[in-house]
Amino acid sequence: MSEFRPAAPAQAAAPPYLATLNPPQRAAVEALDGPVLVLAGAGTGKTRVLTTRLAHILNLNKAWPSQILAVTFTNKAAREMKERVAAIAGDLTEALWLGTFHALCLRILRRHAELAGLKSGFTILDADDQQRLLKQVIEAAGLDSSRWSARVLMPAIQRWKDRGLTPDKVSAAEAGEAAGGRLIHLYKAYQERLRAVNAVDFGDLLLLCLVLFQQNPDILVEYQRRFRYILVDEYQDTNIAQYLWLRMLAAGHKNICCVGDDDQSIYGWRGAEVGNILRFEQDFPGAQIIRLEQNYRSTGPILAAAGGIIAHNTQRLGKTLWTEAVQGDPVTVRQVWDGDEEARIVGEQIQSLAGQGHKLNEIAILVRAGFQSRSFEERFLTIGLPYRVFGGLRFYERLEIRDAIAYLRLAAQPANDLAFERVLNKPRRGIGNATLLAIHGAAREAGLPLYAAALNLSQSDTLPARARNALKKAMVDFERWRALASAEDADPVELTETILDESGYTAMLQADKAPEAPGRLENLKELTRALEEFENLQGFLEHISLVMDNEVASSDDQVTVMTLHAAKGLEFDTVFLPGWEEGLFPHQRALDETGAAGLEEERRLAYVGLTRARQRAVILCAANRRVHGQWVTALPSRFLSELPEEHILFASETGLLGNTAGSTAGSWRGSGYDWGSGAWRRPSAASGGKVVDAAWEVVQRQPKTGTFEVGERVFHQKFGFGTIQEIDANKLHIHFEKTSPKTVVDSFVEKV
DNA sequence: CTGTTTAGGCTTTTT
DNA sequence: GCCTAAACAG
Repeated sequence: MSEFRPAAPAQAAAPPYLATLNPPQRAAVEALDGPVLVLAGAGTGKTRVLTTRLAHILNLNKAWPSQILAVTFTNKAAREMKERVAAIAGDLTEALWLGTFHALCLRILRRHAELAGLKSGFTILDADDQQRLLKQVIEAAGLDSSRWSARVLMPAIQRWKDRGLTPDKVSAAEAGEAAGGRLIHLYKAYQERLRAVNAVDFGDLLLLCLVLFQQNPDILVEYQRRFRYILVDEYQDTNIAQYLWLRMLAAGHKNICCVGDDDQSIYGWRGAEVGNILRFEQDFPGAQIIRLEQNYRSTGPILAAAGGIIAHNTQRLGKTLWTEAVQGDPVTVRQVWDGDEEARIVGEQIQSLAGQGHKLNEIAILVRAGFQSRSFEERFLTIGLPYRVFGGLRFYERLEIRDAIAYLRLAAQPANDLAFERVLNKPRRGIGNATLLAIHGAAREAGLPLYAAALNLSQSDTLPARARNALKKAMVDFERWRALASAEDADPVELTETILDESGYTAMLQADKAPEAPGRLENLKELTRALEEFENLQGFLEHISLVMDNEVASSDDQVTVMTLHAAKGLEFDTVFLPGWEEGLFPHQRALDETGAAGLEEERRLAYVGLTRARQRAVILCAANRRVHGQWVTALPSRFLSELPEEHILFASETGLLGNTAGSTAGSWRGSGYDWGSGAWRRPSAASGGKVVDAAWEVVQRQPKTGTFEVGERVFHQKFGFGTIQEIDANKLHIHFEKTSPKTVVDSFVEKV
């Protein structure tokens, strides 16, 4: 590492990129020395500050790019930052240590693999592999894997890792409690198993890096000297291990700048520790705290609503967002009868907005839980509204993609036991459990990976003839692909196509009559397309183990449906927030499992949701909802009562609330709902008192009754679009487009 | 070794 | 109510 020498004294004129910043933003960019915490509220230009700060350091020649560490949580954020810094500071960015915590730790671990107890070329397991491995460990320990499921135990182990705890560091008291003392042994065995297959999981990337630093002070010092400036994005989402890692690295120059928003910490359940940001001043003595409070995104009423809710939290540093765009429509709160009606009303409002020229791309529905998106999907399908649902399986998590990758992994790394097990009998080759067990036995005995053991077995006569032949045939194929993969000029695309073809995997899908089979084939084609961008197989495999993102850039104009968690960092003109009911939001499990802290996190989630909206926010709550197949009466969310009334417009479907009020009167007060009269209180005349903005008038579909004709296209609220087949007085026989033909009374049908 | 039945479970998921 | 994963029968 070459010692850095400052260039000539900085010139007097401020660079142009500083001039466009507001005073706190500029302060955050220019406070280069010592620890700095930038508390950046939603929509206050956080990313701008981060990237400008980075560019500023480079511009002032304060450090070489290779002496700057910039950490993000997602690959997307890392990519964006890189692009934006490059736009200001040019192509100096290549040498930056800019990436996710995991990618940076991996980079360090690859350099010092041996010291970290790993062999070079170690692999990274994804969530699914982790669980399979733990399951094996549980069974190997003689435990019943249905009673002690990997699904339940894996997160608990992960939480230990998130706290930087190796098995020997877990306190005796805690170890004794978890799963009746069993978990700590499983954790230990799991770690041993990982090392045995030369693999790490995501948590290990940080944990092993921490241990590396702790056990090798000389290496730590090398990195401390190297990183003159450290920048951290989304600091409120760091876990303990990440905090310890940062603290160690920053101990040298102490120039650490963390940007975050305690009010947007919504990943506590995954090990993120709000305490990290709350404690910043104690952790980094002499720290400056800079607040960014001017919001450039949302209208006054939206900020007031979000601020009103978040003010109910006690564990926060405190910020008050303000905006110059004070004027705006009030935030609407609307109670509906049930989930179907909720979807119907949102659909109508979206159509109304679209009719006024609003882009569907600028409209989002943000749900608390994935299952909620279903009713919206069904409704939008019925009325023919273009939408896309985010979430669900990501590309690299799809079954067929994981299978294909396992084949590729196996070709590149024959010692990869997990990949071997995954594809050994897929497609079916007549190698069943009995044969697999024999391979396991042989591997254990000889101390070999499964692949090598299987190769030996296939050449010996220990197996029954049928199994031996099946295995022999498979191994011949595997060996051939392996040779192909290790060839100097191996083309990854060609290799993939060869394997998928020769293994019979493609044929298996082609023969599959399941409705999703064609889609799977299409996904495999997509995989080969993705492969084209890589020079070699190694590079591709390395890439996918860390980059699991699922960016589907669509140019179509579509409404977005996603979870509140997935929406963090995004913004839309219009945001619909359905399902604000006790038990769903705040979610019952959050309350049950983490009590007051859980409630505060749910509240932050509400804050995140509202602050996604630029112009309009509509909150909905249903009086009845089906939960696990059963109808339950739902109470309006307590968050509704925390909204500042003067900025809110309450509306309810007439008469609906009377039905639920009796059982719940008095339990929920202070909101716009008047339990006595069973009606929502009209907003005070001062503000939202006037009638809803025209944009918000729900389109009342006037049933145009009377003269229907056979062959006419009509719309039915429940069944969607259809064509009249026959008219029988006031009864119409209709062929519906999305459902079976039905006979309905004409007053339920509208002309289109 | 495979296809079918049944029991459990069910919030969020950047890497 | 619906999906997944393990148990079971063929």
